[in-house]
Amino acid sequence: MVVRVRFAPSPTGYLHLGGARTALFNYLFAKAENGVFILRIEDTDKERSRREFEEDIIDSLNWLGLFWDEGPIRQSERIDLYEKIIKELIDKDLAYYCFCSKEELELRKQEQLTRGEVPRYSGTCRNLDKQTVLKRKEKENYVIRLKVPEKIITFKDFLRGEIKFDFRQSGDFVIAKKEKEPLYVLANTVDDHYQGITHVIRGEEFILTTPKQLLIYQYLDWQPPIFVHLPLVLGQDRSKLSKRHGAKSINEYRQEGYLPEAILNFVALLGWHPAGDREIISLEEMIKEFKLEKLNKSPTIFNISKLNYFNRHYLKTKKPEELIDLLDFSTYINNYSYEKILKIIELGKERATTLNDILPSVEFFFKDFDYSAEMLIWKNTSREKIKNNLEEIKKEFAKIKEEDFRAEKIKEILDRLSGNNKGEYFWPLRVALSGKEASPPPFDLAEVFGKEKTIDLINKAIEKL
RNA sequence: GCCCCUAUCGUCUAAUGGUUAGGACACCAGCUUCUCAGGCUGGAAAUACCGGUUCGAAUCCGGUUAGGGGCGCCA
Repeated sequence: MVVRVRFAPSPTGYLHLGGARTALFNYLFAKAENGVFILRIEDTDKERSRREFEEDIIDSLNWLGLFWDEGPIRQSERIDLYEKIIKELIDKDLAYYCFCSKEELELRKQEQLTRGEVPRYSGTCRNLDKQTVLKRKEKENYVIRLKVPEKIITFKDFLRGEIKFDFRQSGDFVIAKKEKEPLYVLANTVDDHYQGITHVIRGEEFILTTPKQLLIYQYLDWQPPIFVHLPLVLGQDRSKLSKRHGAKSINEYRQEGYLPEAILNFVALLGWHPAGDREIISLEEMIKEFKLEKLNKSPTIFNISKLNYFNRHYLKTKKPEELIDLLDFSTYINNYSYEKILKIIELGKERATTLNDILPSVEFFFKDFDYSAEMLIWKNTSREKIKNNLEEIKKEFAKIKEEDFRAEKIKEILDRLSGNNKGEYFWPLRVALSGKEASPPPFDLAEVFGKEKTIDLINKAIEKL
């Protein structure tokens, strides 16, 4: 049997790290088993669903490279199917119309709570006769509830084994607001069945809705899929990652300069681990190694510093040619050649955590800068000495032919000039060329600036002293 | 309150009855070095607790505790 899995987000919020991880594990399992990965948009909640969120989810998935084989399938376009099933359930007397008002229900719930009982639907409308139902349907508001047996059922979760659930805890639950307004528990089940889903891989928050869905499978005489409940991803506050707790969207990470490889690698390690001690792993390698059995079952707290580490790593492996299109040069007007820009990116990326760090770290190439004379002084060296050294450097640079003005050559000269007192030469030159105390090596800066501009900047420094 | 799930360094995890309990991030120190970053070397750091099973338990069982999730006409 071919494996068919789905990622089924509801477009009521942006895709965040937790969602991306669920999508990734579904994707990996599908690819590892030569199966089919389906994207389903669960937009049955008309009030909360927004097209903007759907677009964000689709965008983010594409950006991450988690491509689906079928879909996106929108539940809002399959209402007729759910309606058919709802009616079938009612016809078979497995579901019924309920006319109890929300206020009434809330009141009863509070009563039960104060008595220390489990809040559950009491079954007021369970046995209304057909005539009454027809009459009340005309003018009263209603929902549709599934009849629940008074028994304990056990089901098997792939990772956790047997899980017990007592239906006496739940009471008859609502499966649809109206015939054309199904709820998650119904629409999700129907789709999983009709789309031939073999494995439901979803977050742990759904663990207790599984028995309810299993009941629907039973009533309809359908074969249920295998359920795999992933441990939750928790934020720093140890609660479930969600929009409310300020969980960042994948898109925000993207805007902050994170790479998809880094996010994927990071998120994969939240509850899963490849064989051996290695942790740097590409999507292709993950597919080769992915085993459902290797999934963890304990919740995981996500930590930004490891994401940063992965991002730094993947940034380093990228060539400047690949990076150039990912950078925003709009505020960095320049006249540099393509080759020089590549060199600038090369220098910037070594010190960057995200894409957004690259250009600001080398902004002196693009903007006029200033600094104090004191900054030019290396430790206890005298002003005179520094000034003299810069003059020396200038003199040597002047001798070099424009086309030989390369980092290696420049470094050679600086090494020769400075001998054992590197700081007395390298330091003031770096400050002269960058205006900063921390920067890439001065010989690299000089090469990018070119002979003329470099000498220009040295003169400016000498004037300060 | 009730139900469910989970429990190895601060964090992510490895070890599926026998290891000096391993790795990664973060942290600390040293080296490299003109600065920063990086790299290299080293360090500190964990089996929640109590019982039981067993020659032997992080691992199996029970309890306690802690954390999380659910108890929607949300998903």
